[in-house]
Amino acid sequence: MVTMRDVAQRAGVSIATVSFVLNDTKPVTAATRRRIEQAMSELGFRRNVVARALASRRTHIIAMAYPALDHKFGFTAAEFFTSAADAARKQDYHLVLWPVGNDGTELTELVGQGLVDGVVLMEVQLDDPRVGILQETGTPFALIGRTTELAGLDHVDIDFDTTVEEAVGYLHGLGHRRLALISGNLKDPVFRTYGPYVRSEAAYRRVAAEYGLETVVLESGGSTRAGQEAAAQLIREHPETTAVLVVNEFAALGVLSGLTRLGHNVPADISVLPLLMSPETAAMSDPELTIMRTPGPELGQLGTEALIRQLEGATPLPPQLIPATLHPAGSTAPPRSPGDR
Amino acid sequence: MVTMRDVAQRAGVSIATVSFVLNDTKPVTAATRRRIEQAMSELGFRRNVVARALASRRTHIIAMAYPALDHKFGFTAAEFFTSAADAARKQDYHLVLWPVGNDGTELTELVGQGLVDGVVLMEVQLDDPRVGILQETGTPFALIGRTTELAGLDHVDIDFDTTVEEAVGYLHGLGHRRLALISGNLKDPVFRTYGPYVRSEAAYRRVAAEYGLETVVLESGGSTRAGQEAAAQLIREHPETTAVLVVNEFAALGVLSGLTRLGHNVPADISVLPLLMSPETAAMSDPELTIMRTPGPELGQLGTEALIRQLEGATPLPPQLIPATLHPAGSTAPPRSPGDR
DNA sequence: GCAGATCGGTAAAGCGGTTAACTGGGGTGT
DNA sequence: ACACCCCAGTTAACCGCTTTACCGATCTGC
Repeated sequence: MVTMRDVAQRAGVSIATVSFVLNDTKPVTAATRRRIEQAMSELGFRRNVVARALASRRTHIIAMAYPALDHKFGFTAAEFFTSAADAARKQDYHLVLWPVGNDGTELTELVGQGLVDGVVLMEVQLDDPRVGILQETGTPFALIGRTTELAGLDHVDIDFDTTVEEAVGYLHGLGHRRLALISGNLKDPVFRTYGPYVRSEAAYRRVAAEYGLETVVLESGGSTRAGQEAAAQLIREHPETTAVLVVNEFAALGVLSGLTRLGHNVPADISVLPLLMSPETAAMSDPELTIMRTPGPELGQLGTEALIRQLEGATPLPPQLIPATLHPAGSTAPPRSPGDR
Repeated sequence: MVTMRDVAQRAGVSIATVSFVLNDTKPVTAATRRRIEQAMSELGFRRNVVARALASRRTHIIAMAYPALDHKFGFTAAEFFTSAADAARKQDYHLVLWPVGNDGTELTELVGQGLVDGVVLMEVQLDDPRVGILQETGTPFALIGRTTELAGLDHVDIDFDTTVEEAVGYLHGLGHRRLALISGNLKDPVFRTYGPYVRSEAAYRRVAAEYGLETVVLESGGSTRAGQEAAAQLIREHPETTAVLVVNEFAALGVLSGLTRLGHNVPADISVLPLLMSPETAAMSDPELTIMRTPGPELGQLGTEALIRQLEGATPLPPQLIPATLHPAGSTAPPRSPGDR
C-alpha cells in the first residue's frame, strides 16, 4: 500500500505538506504542489479513507436508512437511492444503503459505531421513533418525508398539495366530475401514520371541495391485490365514478388490473391516475399508466445535499417541497359523456 | 464518546485486556471479563469501528457492487441485497450497496481506498472487466453469477439446467408440446454476454431436445415494452405455441400483457412461465404469474458467506448452484386440447 | 532600515483501537 | 527445592492520516 509517507519522501517534502495539497487546506507553492502531485500519480497513491476518518473524525460516509420491513424496496426507492448516491459522490461523500428496522435498535447500533457522519432517513412516519434516536445521539440527519413536529429538522418532501391540485385539475380539465381517491389502509397503524397517505388525502379533500366535487375516499392496502379489491369496491359502491386517483403505486397497478378484469375499459370507461409512481413501474402496466411521477431523483439529491450542508456547517437551506409531475400516458381520457354529472 | 480507555480505567485493567474480551482473542478470567463487561454496559461503550479498522487493517465492511446502469434495481435485486446484508450482519460484517459502472473505474476507486475488505459482485457478465480489476488489486471477492473462466473463483449462481428442466417438465406434464423461449436481445452486447440469457437458452435447447420438442427461441429486450413486442412476434410467427417461457422478468410482464391485449387468454389459450422472477414482481401482474422463483435470498446469503469465509481464511466451499423453484399461480394451465401437436 | 506580519513548510501529538513482546506469579515434574 | 512452563495481564509500538504549534525566510509599511 502506498502511503502519504512514501509520497512525501519521493517529493522531498514532509507528510503534512502532502496532506495539505490533498485536502487543499493550506497554501502550497505551485512548484511543490506539482512535485507532490507527480509523486502521487507515479506511485499510484490513494488516500486511505479509514485513516483519514480516524484522524479527522469524519468518515465522509452517510447512510441512507431504509426501513426494510415496512416498505418494499422497488423502483421508486431505487430512484431515491441512486440519485442520493450521485449527489453524495459529487461532494466527496459516500452514500450507502442501510436496511434498518423501524424501531430504531439497528439505527442505534449503526450510529454508535462512528462509521457514518450522518443519516438520510427515508419513509419517515409522522411520529417516527428513529428521529428521537438520532436527536439523542446527536447524529446529523435529514429527512425525506416529514414528521408532524418539524421544528428545525432538515427535511425535503413531496409537495402533496400541488401534486393533488395538478392531478385533480388535469382530470377536471378532461371533463371528469366524479372522482374517487384510493388512499391507505387506516386500520394499519403503520400506514395510518404515514405521511403520503395522510397528506394526500387531506389535500384531496381540500381540492375536491374547491372544485365543488363530491369527495369519495376508499381505503386500500399497499399491494396489487389490495388495489384489485379496492377497484371492486369502487365499482360496487360508486359506479358513477369516472376517474380514480391512487396514492400507493402498487395499489394503483391493482386498481388498473382490477378494473380491467371487471370489464371496465381504462381509460374509456374510467381513468386511473396514480399520485406517486416511478416511470419504471408505470411502464410495467398495460395500458401504460398516466402518472404523477414521484420526484424521487430530486428528493434523493436534495435530502443528501441538505445533510451535507449540515455536516459542513453551512447555513441550512429552507425545507423544500417538490411536487410530483404529470406524465400523460394511456390510462386517462375524457369521460364517456364530458361534463357528465 | 466512550473509548476503550474509559472502560479499562473503570474496570481497573489495561486497555489491551478490554480489547481481548471484546474480540475474544485471548483468554481472560471470568471475573475480569465480568468487570469489563459491566463497565462497558454502564458506560454505554460502543467500539469505534474506524479505529478498529485502521489498527487491524480490516474494516469488516463488504461492498455489494451493483452495476446501476445496465440493470434496473427492482425487487429481485432487493432480495439479493437484503439477504446478503442479513448474512453479513450475522457474521459481524456490514454489507453496503455500492452502485458502480460496468467498466470498473468506480470499482477501482472503491477498493483503492481501503474502505472495504471485499466485494460481492452482482450481475456478472460472462467476460467481466471488473473481475480482472479485483484480481489485479488483490481484493477478495465473490461472484453472484459466473464468468466463463471460473478457475478458482468463489461464486454462486442459479442452476439454470435444473430450473429449465423443472419448468419444461412442469409444462410438459400439463400437456404442452409447443413451447417457446423468449430470451435476451442478442444484438445488445451487454445481454449477449449475460449469463442468465446464454445459460438458460442453452439449457432450454438441451431440455427441449430431450423431450423431443421443437425449439422456438425469440429475442427480446429486458423491458415490459420489449416483452409486448416479443409476444406479438410470437403470435405472428408461431401461433401454434401453447406455452412460453421468458427469461427476463420485466419482459415476462410484457409478454403477459401483450398476449392479453392481442386477445389471447392467459392461461386458457397460452401459458406464460417466467424462468426468473421475484414473488413481489409476480404479484403485480394479472393474472398473477406462475413463476420460477429466482433464488435471490439463497444466493445473496451464500455469496456473502463465501466471501466471508475467504476473508477469514477458512477453506472455501465448492461453488453452489441453486435452481429457481416453481411457484404455481394463475398463468399456467393445460393447453386447450391436451397433448395437441 | 527595522519591527511585525505573512507565507511556505516541518515536527509531532494525537485519533481509538490491535497486537507482538514481555512480566510475574503460581502450578508441575523430578 | 529448582527449573520450567503456563497463564492472565500489561506495555508500547504501530495503523495512515489530520492538525496544531512552531519556525525561518521573505515581504510590508512607515
